[in-house]
Amino acid sequence: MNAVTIADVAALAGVSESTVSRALSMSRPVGAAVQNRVRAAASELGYSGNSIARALRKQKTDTVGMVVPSILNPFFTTLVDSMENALLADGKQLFLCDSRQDPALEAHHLRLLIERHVDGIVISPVDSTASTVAIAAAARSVPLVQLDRHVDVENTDWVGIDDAEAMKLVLTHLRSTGVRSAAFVTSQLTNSSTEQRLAGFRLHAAALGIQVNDDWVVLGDYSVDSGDFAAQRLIAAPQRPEAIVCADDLIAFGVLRACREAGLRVPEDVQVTGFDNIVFSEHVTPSLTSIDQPTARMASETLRLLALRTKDRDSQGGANVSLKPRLVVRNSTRPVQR
Amino acid sequence: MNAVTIADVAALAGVSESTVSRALSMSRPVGAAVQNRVRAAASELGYSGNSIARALRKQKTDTVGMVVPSILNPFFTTLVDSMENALLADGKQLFLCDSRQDPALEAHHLRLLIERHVDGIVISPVDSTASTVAIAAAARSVPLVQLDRHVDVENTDWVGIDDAEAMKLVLTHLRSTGVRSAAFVTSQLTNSSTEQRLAGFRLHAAALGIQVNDDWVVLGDYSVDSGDFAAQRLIAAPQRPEAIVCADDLIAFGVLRACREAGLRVPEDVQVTGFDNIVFSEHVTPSLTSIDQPTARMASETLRLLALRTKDRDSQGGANVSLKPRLVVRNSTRPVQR
DNA sequence: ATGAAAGCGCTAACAT
DNA sequence: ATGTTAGCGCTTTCAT
Repeated sequence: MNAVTIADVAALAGVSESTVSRALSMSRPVGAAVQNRVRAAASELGYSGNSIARALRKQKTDTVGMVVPSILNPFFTTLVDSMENALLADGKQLFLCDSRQDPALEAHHLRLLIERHVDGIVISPVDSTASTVAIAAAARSVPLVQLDRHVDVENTDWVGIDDAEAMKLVLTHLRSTGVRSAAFVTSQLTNSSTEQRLAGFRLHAAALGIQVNDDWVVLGDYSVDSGDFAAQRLIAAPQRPEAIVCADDLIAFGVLRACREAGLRVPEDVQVTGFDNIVFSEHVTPSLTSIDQPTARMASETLRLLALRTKDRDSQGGANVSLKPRLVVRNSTRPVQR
Repeated sequence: MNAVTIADVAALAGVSESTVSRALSMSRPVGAAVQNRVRAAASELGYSGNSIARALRKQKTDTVGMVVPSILNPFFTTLVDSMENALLADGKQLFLCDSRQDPALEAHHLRLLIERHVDGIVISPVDSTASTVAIAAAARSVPLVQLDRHVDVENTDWVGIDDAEAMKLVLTHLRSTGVRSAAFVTSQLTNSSTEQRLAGFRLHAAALGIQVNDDWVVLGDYSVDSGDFAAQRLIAAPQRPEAIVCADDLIAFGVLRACREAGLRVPEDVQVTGFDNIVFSEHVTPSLTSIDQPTARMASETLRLLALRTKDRDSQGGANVSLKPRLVVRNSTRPVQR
């Protein structure tokens, strides 16, 4: 067991506890000789500090809580990875919480994080409405920034991409390949990203003169099977869209599968696009045209905002950092016409 | 800000701090009337406790640290998910650390976790040799169990699957489809799982009379591209194995891609198997025959061992919990011959 | 059943 | 530059 405390080090080095604290944290100048003796004593005893005691005293834990709808979704995995990496540089550590698409569990996690006195919370809310109360409550106790998805709550910042702009990139690309009609497959409209992607799709399809039939917007969930199912319906219908635009890559994978099984060639017979550019999108066949989210940048912006809020707890009003998405063209869409 | 302390609640309820503590934690009987007054006062003030102070006093943080080689690998994502879920039931929270395949970073994370006084550490070591020192040091301060991969260190438990048994399942299945020769594509032999899978492959191939040429064991890394590259070599060689057995699903995806591009049909021309049964293995084409690891069970066993060690810190010698793997047969292998 | 007091390990005022 | 003291918020003896 590691029962070595600062008192042990102080005793061995023949100085006071404060001096040990100062020498080790370099929070104040300490005599060179003493410095060395303390260092030696600490390493001899294998002293490693106690962040719990330090946290209690300094009212700062050097931890951040992150709450995501599902770590199993590769997009959120990437986001978690980026956050963990960004935190590393700050010497902070990450409490990972998975809300499993459940607003009640999400609220529970938020409560626990508050009790743990994390220095900040990063959350991608499960539901536009059901998540608001718990998030508002949490934001009252600690700096909180919403990442990717967000709900309408005062006193929180948001970091994400411009979803409408992303749909514009997708549709402009499709239009340039000659597409005149397109369907949209997405999840239920229970969160902000989903809503804005659909709105963006509608807006830019209209602007570009791309036809969208009423029953060409299909709502399921963010999963391969859901995309497969939706595509089967679209394929079976009397008129088929020239392109199927998907709200995330998982859905797109399902669409690709349905097309393959229906004997439709992608992109010759129908073009398909995804969203998020998860790792596998370059490994499926055909490789998937998708929207890349700058997750590393998103993570660093998130930490920047968290730090800002920590410094100035009373700064009102949320900052919204909307980053530019990037279109990654692969083989599920046709070459641009000239 | 949440500056409500137990003293505030005590004052409002007109009792001592001790009584509030007892009433709220029910650690000792408390008069019914007092109980109610305390409850009321606490909720009126929005008191939510301070786990830092509690941890300092109780010498117990209700946190567990988990260190994985890469959260971006879907298998470890699943493992993290299972752990987070199992922890939830115990009211504990998870510090997630990604060692990014780097033993030095892994050691750094372990040090931080020790300082944080986590109640236990769960780790999948990066490297058979380079990881040992840091793990041994950590295991001296806190209960530690190795999950999936492991290194040879005293005083640690291990939970994983029987890798050799898994290879037996794979090869027995392949043999029953008529396979007479097989290659093995894996990563460099820098960790226990990888070593044991190869050993199991060799052992059972020999036992079943499956031919394995010297240059049919290819060492790369756990990635799609590495599998692709290895398969290209195998395909180009004068004699081609009837089956390509892969040490994980990512490698297998790469092998499938290489086969497709070489015009080889799977499973007609060559059979392919994966390992880990990650979610995508059922969504690729052809769907992948793989080995399923019981991650939920692995997580609960891990927590059980951690709890055991916590109770009895001096229990020597490691427990090894080796769970049975399960073969999931899909379309990348042929039907069994009769 | 309740209260008073001590103390977990650390850092920051306040001395000197 | 170093030591002394107090106290972060809580739980737990030890009293009563």
